[in-house]
Amino acid sequence: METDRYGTVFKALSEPVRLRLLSMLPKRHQKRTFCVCELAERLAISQPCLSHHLTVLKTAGLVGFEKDGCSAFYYVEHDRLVECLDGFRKTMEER
Amino acid sequence: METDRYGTVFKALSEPVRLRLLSMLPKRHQKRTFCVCELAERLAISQPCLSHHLTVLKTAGLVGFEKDGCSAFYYVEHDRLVECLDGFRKTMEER
DNA sequence: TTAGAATATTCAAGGATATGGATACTTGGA
DNA sequence: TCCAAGTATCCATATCCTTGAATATTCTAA
Repeated sequence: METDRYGTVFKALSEPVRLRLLSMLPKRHQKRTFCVCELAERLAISQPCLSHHLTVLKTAGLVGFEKDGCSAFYYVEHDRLVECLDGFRKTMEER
Repeated sequence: METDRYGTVFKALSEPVRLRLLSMLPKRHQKRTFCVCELAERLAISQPCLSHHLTVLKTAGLVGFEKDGCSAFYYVEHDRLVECLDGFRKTMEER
């Protein structure tokens, strides 16, 4: 099924915390904003919980990260996000 | 939060069965295709289960329906779908 | 108004997921 | 090499979601 390809992405986007998280991340190559521990603080969730959500987004291909020393800085894979949203829209269009 | 508005929609789209279901529905004003019981048969799920999924999609504003006698014919609220996908993309763009 | 067909709702069970504590891992500095 | 900071993983728990059986509701026809 053509639509199956989008299940993982929409599941990743289906959690309010993850949407808020995404909105706090810069795009790739943009200026770094918050490291993981700062994000956890601002979202008021534990660090393991945030790490879990980041993994879900990473598995869906929606975020990437670079490490700088001990810290990790995540960013939105914006191209991938747009590709998925537009791809699904087209799938639903051409029917 | 701006992104909160999309949680319900993405949650509705996060289930593979619902994506397959959406892909089987016509747009509003298009020719009717399958009634609920035919959809249940083709998706190989029980009628109550399908009814639940249709309710989820309806609550998210992604489908509507018309009744014809005892039967119900669901359709995709395509404008709403596009509005959500594009709206979220713009939200993620303008940051 | 009664019977039957189509759909929606209720309810319970099982599975999936979010959450946080404890802990392991990784990195840089002393 | 040892310690501390930052992050990921493991594990247990609570909650949410999917599913289908039983039942209610709605509608049509006789």
